[in-house]
Amino acid sequence: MVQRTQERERERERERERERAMEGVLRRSSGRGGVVKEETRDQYTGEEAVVVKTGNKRPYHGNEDMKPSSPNKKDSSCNKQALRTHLERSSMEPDSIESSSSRKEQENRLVSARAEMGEVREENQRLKMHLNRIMKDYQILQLQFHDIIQKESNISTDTSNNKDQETEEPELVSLSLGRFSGYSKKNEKNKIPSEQYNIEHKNSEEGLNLGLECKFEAFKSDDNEPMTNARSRNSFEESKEEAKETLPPSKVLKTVRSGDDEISLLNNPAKKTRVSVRARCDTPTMNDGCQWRKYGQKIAKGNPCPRAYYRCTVAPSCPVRKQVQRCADDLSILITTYEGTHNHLLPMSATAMASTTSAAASMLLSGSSSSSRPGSGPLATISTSDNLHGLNLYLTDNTRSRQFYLPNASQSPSSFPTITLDLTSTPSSLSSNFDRFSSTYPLSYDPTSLNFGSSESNSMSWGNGFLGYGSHQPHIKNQIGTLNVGRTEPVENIYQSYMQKNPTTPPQQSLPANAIAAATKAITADPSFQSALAAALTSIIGNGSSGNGANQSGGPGGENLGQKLKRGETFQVASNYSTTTKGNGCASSYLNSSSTTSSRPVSSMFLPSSLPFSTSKSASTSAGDSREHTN
DNA sequence: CGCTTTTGACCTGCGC
DNA sequence: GCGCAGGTCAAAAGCG
Repeated sequence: MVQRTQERERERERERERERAMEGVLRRSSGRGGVVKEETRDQYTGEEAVVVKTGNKRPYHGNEDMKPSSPNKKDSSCNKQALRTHLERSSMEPDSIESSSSRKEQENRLVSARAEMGEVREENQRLKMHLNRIMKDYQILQLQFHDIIQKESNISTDTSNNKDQETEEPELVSLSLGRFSGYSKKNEKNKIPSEQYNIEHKNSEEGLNLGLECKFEAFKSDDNEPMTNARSRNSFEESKEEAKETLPPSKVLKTVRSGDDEISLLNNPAKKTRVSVRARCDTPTMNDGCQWRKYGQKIAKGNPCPRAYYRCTVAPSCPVRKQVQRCADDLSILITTYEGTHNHLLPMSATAMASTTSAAASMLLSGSSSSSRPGSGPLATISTSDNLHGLNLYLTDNTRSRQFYLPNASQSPSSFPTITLDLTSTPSSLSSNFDRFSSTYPLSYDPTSLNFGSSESNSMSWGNGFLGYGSHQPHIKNQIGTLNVGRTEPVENIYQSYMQKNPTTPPQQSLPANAIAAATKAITADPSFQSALAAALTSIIGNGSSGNGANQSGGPGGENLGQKLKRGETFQVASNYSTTTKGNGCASSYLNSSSTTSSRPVSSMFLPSSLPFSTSKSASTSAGDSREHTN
C-alpha cells in the first residue's frame, strides 16, 4: 500500500512536472504564437488584411518561404500543435535533453517564421506606398486627359459650323491610358460604347496602367481605310505650293519628303507610323503580352536573318502587325517593329508595351504635326531627350537620304516613319539620373510581369507591363533604369543609388522594375512631355491646319520633335533596354540613359524593372502561355 | 481537330 | 516596261 501510495505520488509529481514543462513552453511559444494570432486577426480585420491580400496576389518568385503570411501562420499554428504533441511525447520520455533541443528547434522555427512574416509585412507596406503613388499618377493623367477632351470638344464645337464631320474626324486626338478609347468615328465603327470605355478606363485604373496612348486618328493605321483629312491635306498642299514658289520643281518633292514626316504621312495614307524596338534578346521573338500569328517570313536584302511577319490575333480584325528581325550587325539584337493600333482590349500584360510604343509614336506624330507648318517660326517645344527621360528614340525615315540608327533598309523596310526604341545601348551616368526617376516614379513590383526570355524559354516577353527579373536570378537585386544583361556593375550602381534614395527598399532580388510601364510613365508624366503633348494637341486641335499653332508648346526656344525629325536628328527617347541570355538563359537588362552631355540635360529614363525570364521551352511561347505574347 | 508555322507564289511599289 | 525587294496570301505540314 505504501509503495502504491508512493508510486501514485511519484506519478502525480511527474504529471505536475509535465504540466509545468508544458505550460512553460506554451507560455514561451504563446508569446510568439500570440504574434501569429494577432497577425492572423489582422489579416482579416485590420489594415494588414489589405497588405496580406496584396501579398497574396503576388506570385512569389523564387523564395517560396516568402509567400504571404497565411501559409506561415498555418505553419505557426501547426508548429504550435506539433510542439504540444511533441512536448507531451517528450515529457513521457526520461531524457529531458532531447526535449529541450526540440524546443529550441521549435523556437527557431517560430523565430524564422516570425521574421519572414515581418519581412512580408514590410514589403506589403512598400507595395501599398507604391500603389498609392501610382494611383496619384493615374489621377493626374486622368485629369489631364479630361482637360484635353474638354478642349477638344470646345474647339470642335467652334469649328463644327464650318467643317463637316468628315473633315473634323482626322483631327481628333484621343488619349487613352493604354487602351483604345472611343472618341472617334472610327471607334464608333468599332462599336466601343462609352460604357465599355468606362470599363476600360476602370480596368486601367484597377490595373494601374498608366500608359498614355495618344492616337492621332488622322494617322491611325487602320488598314484599307483611306484618310480623309481634307484640311490637313490642303494645308500640306499649301505647303507644297509655298515651296514651289521658292524652289525648283525638282526640289519640291525632295524638300517635302525629306523635310517632314507628317507630310509624307498625310499625303500617303498608306504610310503608318511604326515603332521599332531594339532589344537584346537571344530568343526568336519578344514576348510582350499580345497574341501574334506568324503569317510570313522573308529574307530581306542585306540581312542574312529572315524577317518574320506577325499579325495580332487577339481580335480577328486587329490591324496591328509586327515584324521581327535580327540585327545584321549584332545578332543578339532583336528588332521588333510594330505597326498599327490595336482596336481591342489589350491584355494587361500587353498594355505597357502598347502604351509605350503608342506614346513614342505619338511623340513622333505630335512633333511632326506641329512642325509641319511652314513659317511657323521656332517651335517652343521640348528638347526631346529631356522630355523623354533620356530614352533613346531614333527616328527613321527611309525616304530621306539620311538614315538613322538602322543600318540598312532591310531593317527599316518601309518608307514609314519609324521610331526606334533602342533598348540595347550601354548605360551611362545612370545613378546621377536615377535619383530623379526614383523619386518621381516609384518602383512597382509585379513578379508576374514582363518576362524577357527565360532560362528555358526562347522568347522574350513583356508581361503585365512590368519588366521583372526572374526568380531564378536572385543575384540581380534591383534594376532601375536600363536593363542590361551581363552588366551587373551598372546594375549595382543603380541599385546602390536607388538604395540611397530608398533605404526602405530591401535588397531583394525582385525589386520592381517596370521598364516599359515606367518608360511610358516617364514619357507621359514628365511635365515637358506634357507640355509638348499639349502643344501638339493644341496645335492640332486649336489651330487645325493653320501654321500658327506651333508656338504654343512648352519650353521657349525649344525645338520640337518634328523639326528635329526634319533634320533627321537622332532622338534619345528609348530606354536602353537590353536583354541577353546569360548562363541558364536568364537575362537581365536595364534601362539607362545614353545622353549625358551637359548640353543636353539628361533626365534619364529609369525604368524600374525586373526581368523574369519566361520559362517556356517553346521558341514562341512564354511562361504560362503556350502562345507568344508580344505587343 | 483546330490552330500555328512554314514556304512558295503572288501582289505591289519603286527605281532604273 | 522590267527587275528588284518588301509584303501578303494560302495551301501544306506540324503540333498539341
